[in-house]
Amino acid sequence: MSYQSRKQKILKIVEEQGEADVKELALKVETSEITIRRDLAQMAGDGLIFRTHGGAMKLSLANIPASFEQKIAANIEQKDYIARLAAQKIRDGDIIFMDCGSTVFRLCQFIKNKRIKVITNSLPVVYELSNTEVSINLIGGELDSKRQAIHGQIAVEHIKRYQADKAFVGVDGISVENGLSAASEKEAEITTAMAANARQTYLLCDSSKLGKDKYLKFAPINIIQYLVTDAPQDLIKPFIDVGLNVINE
Amino acid sequence: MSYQSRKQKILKIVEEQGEADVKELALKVETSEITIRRDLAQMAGDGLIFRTHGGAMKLSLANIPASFEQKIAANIEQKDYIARLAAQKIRDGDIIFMDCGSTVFRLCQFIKNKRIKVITNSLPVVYELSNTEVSINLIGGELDSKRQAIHGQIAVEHIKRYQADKAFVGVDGISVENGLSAASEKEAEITTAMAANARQTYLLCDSSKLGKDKYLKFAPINIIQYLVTDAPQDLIKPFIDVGLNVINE
DNA sequence: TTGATTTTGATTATATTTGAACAAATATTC
DNA sequence: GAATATTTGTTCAAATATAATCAAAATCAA
Repeated sequence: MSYQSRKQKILKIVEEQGEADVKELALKVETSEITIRRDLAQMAGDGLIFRTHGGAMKLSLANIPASFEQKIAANIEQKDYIARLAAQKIRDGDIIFMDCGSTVFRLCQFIKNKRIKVITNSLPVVYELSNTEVSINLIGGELDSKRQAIHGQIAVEHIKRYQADKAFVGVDGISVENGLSAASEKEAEITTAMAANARQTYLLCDSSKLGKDKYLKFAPINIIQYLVTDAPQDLIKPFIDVGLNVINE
Repeated sequence: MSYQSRKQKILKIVEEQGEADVKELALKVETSEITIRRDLAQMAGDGLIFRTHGGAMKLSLANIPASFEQKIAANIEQKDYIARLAAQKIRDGDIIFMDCGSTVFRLCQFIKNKRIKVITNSLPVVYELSNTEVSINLIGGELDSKRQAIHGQIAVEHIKRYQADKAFVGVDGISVENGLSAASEKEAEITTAMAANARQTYLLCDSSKLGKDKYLKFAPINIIQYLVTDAPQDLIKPFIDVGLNVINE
């Protein structure tokens, strides 16, 4: 059987069953498990299927919440490390923006007892902070249910009505050459608006995103003032050189 | 089964039942309790569910304060009866306002599969309708954590930007003599704004509130066009006499 | 055919996931 | 409020999946 038709067969099985594991596929397609893994890796790379531990899933079944994918991609300890650093910069009385990034979300646990006002477009953040000391202002507009966040023009206008002390935001990529980049225009809009309306903007960014560019380059690096990260010295040097304040310990 | 699909299964069970304990989940998903706990911990970390002692809850239920929960639980049959009547008036394509009343909340279950846009200031409504066919516009502004709703000037201005087909609202009292009354100015503001910006306003009101006045009389009866209620004929007669359309069957 | 390239399979090492046991924390009962 | 039962967190070991490396087989071009 040719290489291509095997892939098609695999795809068909996954589509029909919704889910299949490597062993099962190896048996049905009559090849070795290692070959199945290689095929699955390629197909996942092409965005045809969703790779799971031990097998693969149909995309339509896998796509439920965005936070799921974020979770898989990145690692909790790094995020908590970064979030803790960022939380140290928050003072009682502050008014802060928080966007819908997964690292930003981790901030919640560290600020529950602070007397601050949080302006956010993220429902998980709202949820996590309600019934705490924190006073919440929710940004209005269209709900993106995958991201569990509010986006769009109305949201941006809402943000513009406020002037905050600090903004805490995430991105999908940052590099000295191309500045901030995102995988979605919706998120880029919100990030830009928050940065513009805060006196200081803190970018929470784990080492995997430093020096990377995503498809949408949306802002120069100087719209933020602080980079909070877990990255080692050599990775952050270029950012310090262009005048960014880097917080990594 | 991969751990990804297991998590989805768990999420689905929790979403459907509102609540589930570890033992039950372990049984249904056919895995050990420790694994369920680990999954729940991760999912709670991602803000997908609310972790309780011994199990997990749906987000929409978790943050609802006891007072609101009691309201929802009180007179359930009447509220569902009214909500069902109201739901029958909603057509695919409608843009509707929903306020944060407990009867209005019961509307959610009947409209999950309709292709409509809901503009609301109620977080329980948002949680209940996210990941359904309904498209959601969340009203922005200050969060009142007791009511789990957005109130205030900014919220009112948000409402004014939209023109809806129908508004579904609740009140604390209604009488022919004194019109609509509420126990809180915050709610009154929102109700008034929604009514003003909808072509038709439906007041969802169980029989206990008919003919009653609460401390704040905030609007004349004619800002609404329809009264949806479970009250018997003799109670509703006065309202029909002043020109209100009454729906009670 | 011969040699180069690609694809596949086997083996080993690494990482991840899972479950068990037990101590600590938290509810529940009286 | 003390005693009891549950639930949870932690640590460790076993099972399982993946990644990396290299050699064998198949394919292709001349």
